[in-house]
Amino acid sequence: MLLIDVVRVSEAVTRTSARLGKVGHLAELLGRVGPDEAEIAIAYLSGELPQRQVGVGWRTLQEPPPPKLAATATLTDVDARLTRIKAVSGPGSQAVRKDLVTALFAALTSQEQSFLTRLLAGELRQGALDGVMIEAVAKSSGAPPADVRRALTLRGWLPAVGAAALAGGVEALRAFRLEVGRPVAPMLAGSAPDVATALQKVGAPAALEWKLDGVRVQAHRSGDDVRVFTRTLDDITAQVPELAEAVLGLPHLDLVLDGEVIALHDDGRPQPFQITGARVASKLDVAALRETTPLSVFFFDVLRLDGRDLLDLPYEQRHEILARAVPPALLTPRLVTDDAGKAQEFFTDVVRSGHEGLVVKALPSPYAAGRRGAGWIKVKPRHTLDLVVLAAEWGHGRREGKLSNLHLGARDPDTGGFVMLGKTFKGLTDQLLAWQTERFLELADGPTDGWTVVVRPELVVEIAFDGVQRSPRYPGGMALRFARVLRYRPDKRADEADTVETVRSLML
DNA sequence: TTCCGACAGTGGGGTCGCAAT
DNA sequence: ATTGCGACCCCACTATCGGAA
Repeated sequence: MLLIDVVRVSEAVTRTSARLGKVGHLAELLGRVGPDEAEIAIAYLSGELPQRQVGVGWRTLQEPPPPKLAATATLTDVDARLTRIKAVSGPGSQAVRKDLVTALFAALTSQEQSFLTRLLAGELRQGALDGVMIEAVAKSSGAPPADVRRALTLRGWLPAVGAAALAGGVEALRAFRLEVGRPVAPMLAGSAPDVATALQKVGAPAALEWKLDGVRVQAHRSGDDVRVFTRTLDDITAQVPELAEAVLGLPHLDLVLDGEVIALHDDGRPQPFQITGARVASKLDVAALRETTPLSVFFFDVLRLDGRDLLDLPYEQRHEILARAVPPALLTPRLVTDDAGKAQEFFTDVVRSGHEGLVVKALPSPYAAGRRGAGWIKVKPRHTLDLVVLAAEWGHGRREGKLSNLHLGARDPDTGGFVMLGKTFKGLTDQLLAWQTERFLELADGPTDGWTVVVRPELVVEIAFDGVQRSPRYPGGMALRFARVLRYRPDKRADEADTVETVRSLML
């Protein structure tokens, strides 16, 4: 199959707003792709690469060579070239990679170049990713969507699942099994503003578990072999030896556990996420790092034990099995209750102990991986500040032509100026985007690089955020974590905004 | 007919490893 | 030694579609 066939379908998908219409376009293409190219087509049309990543990003794709006029590239050819690009390494590799990318793009039409650029940059923007492709695979193969989804949970990679479905239908999908050593798509949590709302969503009684601000891990053990995977299914076994040792210390030779690793202080309080994140990301000198920054692990679920797959069991039963298989010190602190008061008290406790919040879990829910379903709901405390808009950046995609990303500042009473604490584009409705675009252009002040519009610091905006972290980037040495807009405060002047001192007092 | 769950899109701060400067 | 780049940890929120109620 030619790349242009895929590109044309992608363009049709982009033009179609209805999801069923998108599914129709995708399914039609899946109906005519050959078995040897099915995986590539499914990957490309769901925003993935068969290679997962190839070391080529947005920057490398600037200034493409002149396009060809005739589309001749096949999926197999493009895929083989990307495999070669991924394999390049060592001194001189950047130039070699750039040359290979240039040669690849020189063989493409401008339509194909545009598609591949967006695909490599991870910004397909056709309004269809995994969720829509699951439906398309189902439609084209004749298998129920639930079977496709189920196989994806177990296999963790839609192109492989889709290709199997197209070749072997529902039988092939039902042949997928949890395989120890190969990661399962992790179950994700929705969110709620408070514990009472979360309890209402999942039903009482419910389990409340501490939400630790670390890195999600899925640990697989087969005999003496342990593998550890992240939420995106990357293998981090080598970075977390403490975890492998903990799992090898358990009396079960065959198991799959779900949990969180986190760096703690000696008193058990959590280190800032930056510390845990840096520790887990470090591959060099892990032996020295584990002395200075040891990791602790806490499990909250079990997906397999001694030859038995447990995903379909109710959470309550899985947890009973977990609690028998794992010593209490390795279990995530937890409370089962139907009492809203006790639940609230548990939330207060976990926050006071320095942790992130709670995950509220429905007792009957199976391990429905990969969906932010209603089974698990996270609850975190929320801080707010009144900050001043210092500048705004032009948006992309559906925010094209709108000033979107806000630069936020706190008041500095010493200088009479403002100290930037980060940016946010979150929480804005279309109406608010339109209003602020107009307003900022009135307030525009100073030179613009065509990207950022600096404004007179007059507008006060109420910002919600999860915490204040150390920043090497911003002048105050601190930045807001997960900042989002709640509302503008027309009733407040800039000289009534919160101060850097107030922000600093929150950084602990 | 209205409601609500699932999905895609829009980007945020921080850190690491590697190659280039 | 520092910088640029790609990748990947953590993530919140809104708009939209279409099935459920």
